[in-house]
Amino acid sequence: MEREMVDLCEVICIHEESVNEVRREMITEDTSRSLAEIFKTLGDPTRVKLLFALMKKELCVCDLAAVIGASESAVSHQLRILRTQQLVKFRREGKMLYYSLADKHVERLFEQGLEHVTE
Amino acid sequence: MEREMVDLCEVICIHEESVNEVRREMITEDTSRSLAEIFKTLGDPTRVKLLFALMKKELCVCDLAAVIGASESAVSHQLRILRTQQLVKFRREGKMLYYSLADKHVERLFEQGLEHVTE
DNA sequence: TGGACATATGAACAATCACTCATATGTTAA
DNA sequence: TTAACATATGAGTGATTGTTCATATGTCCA
Repeated sequence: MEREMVDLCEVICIHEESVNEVRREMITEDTSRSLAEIFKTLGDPTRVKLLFALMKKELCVCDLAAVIGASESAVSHQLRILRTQQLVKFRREGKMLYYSLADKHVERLFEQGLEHVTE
Repeated sequence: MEREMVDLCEVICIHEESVNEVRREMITEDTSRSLAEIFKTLGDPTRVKLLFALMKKELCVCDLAAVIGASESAVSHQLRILRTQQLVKFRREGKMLYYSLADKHVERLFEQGLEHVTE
């Protein structure tokens, strides 16, 4: 099926060598999906603000809501997404959950992202 | 209005000092939006594949469509988004447009992203 | 145990998205 | 100029998203 497609397009405009060359080194379907998922998770202002706040300090849900100016429910929903992507972790202390960054990757991603934004 | 909110929540659960401390160093609304926008742009498998392909080689729309297995129209639409975000550039050669990465930021972002994915 | 509180979760809904299909634009060659 | 082609763009559509509101869970304290 893939072969047919190449052959079909080839007669029109494809540079076969280039296409095959790039195809050989191409990212897998799974990897591109995982990568996109991480970036999509970072692709929302609320989550960006949450992560940025957590870069400074471990905070509970209520604090996070106050810092970024969103409802606690909205924050909780977004934290769930960040947890699912392993971007944040938390520890319980009494009734409260203290959230923090799971690792240093987010900070580096933000640095790179900001470099692009402020270019 | 913000003061009221702090005061209101404070009586319940806020750690005032932490909140104020983090707030003082907080990212601006504009920056968080721009940052989110870049990440959102990277947050789609089709665009990830397009950018990954362009990391290897300059390619025309038709080649890109063949490499990632999408319609030329879909590719064109996604390239427009990448162009808007200044992630790719292009040059015309006859009827064809050759696309390439606008800078090296994307590669570094992908590296960081992959580190997180394959952790 | 029961009530208060911090947080989580589910349903619902408006907004946004990525695709397809049809059509438009811009370039080359006859 | 006209035909052919590479690409771009607009409208339409089903799917996904982020929020709110209502309710559930889990912990502490009286």
